[in-house]
Amino acid sequence: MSLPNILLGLIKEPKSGYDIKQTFEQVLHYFWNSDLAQIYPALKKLEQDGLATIQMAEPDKGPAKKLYKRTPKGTRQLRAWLQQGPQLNTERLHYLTQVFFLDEIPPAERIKFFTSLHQYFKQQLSELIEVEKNWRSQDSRYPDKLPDKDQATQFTLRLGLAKIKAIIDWCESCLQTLRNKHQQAN
Amino acid sequence: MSLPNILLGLIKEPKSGYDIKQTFEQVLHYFWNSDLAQIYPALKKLEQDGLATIQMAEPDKGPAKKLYKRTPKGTRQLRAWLQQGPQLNTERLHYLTQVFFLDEIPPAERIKFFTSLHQYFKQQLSELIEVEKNWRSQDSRYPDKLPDKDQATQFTLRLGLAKIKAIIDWCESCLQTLRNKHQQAN
DNA sequence: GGCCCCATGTAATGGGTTACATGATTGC
DNA sequence: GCAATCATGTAACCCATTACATGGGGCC
Repeated sequence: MSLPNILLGLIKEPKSGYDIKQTFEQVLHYFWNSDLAQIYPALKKLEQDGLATIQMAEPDKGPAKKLYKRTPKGTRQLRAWLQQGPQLNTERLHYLTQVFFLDEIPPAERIKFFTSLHQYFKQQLSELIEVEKNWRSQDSRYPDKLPDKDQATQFTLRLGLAKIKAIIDWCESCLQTLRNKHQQAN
Repeated sequence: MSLPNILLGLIKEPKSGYDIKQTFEQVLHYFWNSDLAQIYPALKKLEQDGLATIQMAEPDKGPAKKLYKRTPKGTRQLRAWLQQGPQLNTERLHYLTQVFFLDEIPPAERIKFFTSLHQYFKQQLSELIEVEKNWRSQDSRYPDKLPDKDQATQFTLRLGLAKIKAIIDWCESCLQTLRNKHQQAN
């Protein structure tokens, strides 16, 4: 039930399906992603339900675009979603289920597994740190005096940073535990 | 692709679909859940693919049970899944997408939203702390000298605790920011 | 008698991914 | 000429949720 509401959130200003996909990849991809094959039909349905209107645009370069914009009814629907409180679905952490069965492979492989996890999240962290650095240098209001929309975005960034840091610490502590045991065995 | 492998992991010792559902709810539910309607067909398929065998059990009380146990081929498949490295799918955090659009509702409602989040994760944390406390008091080997299987389980518990603590801190810092702004406006 | 727990399943629906199909423009 | 990017879509498939269906046993 989230995708239609996310789309409504994004089309406060007119946007095409392609534009929306860009936004997913550049901004939201740490906690959400959707493919074009899912976005196009979902936008069509919003229009059919009277939650969005279409406006054609013929840019100087490139093919024609369908720009979707939310209607007042769409805005009401978006607010209702937010006002009904946080949607707390059980997350599916594939890699954690793997950790749960990690005793099924030899100790050296377990270390490899955690090293790989560690690398991945280190990379994610450095990306987020970069995002924050740029934002800070480009907007003097960062972090305490941002306008509401930016503040909401910043909240998501703050959680991303905190969670990834926690995961990295966890990787390191697990690696330490695994290495201690591995050496004792030799 | 994870569910079949998770089931293989769980049926090292013979288990019924119903038993597995219990395990999900009691142990794995912080990072995975599956319904019986998904488990039964998935187990059937494992048997058809030669990854598990069925053995009937007629307990003294209650109806007959189908006990599934993994075959050597099943074990190989499980190990292959673990050895191919961590499966890092983009998580879908519904509540974070809501935070991203939180400026669409009035400040008082935003505070309500975060308060509700805060409560939920406080509850989750106290459950996990309880789990850890019981484990510590019932096994003198906790936390450093656990056998491999328990160590793997403990790794997942450690991440759960660390992540939930990070989320709670984040909730509190966002609430602080929101309250400051809210008061200035009055 | 009614409710909850044990135990197994199917059917319908919804959400998400991958593959396929089309066509214009930009840059090398 | 070829690859990449812009732009829109459909079809097939897989995964997950909800609803439906059945039946025995224990407890109040």
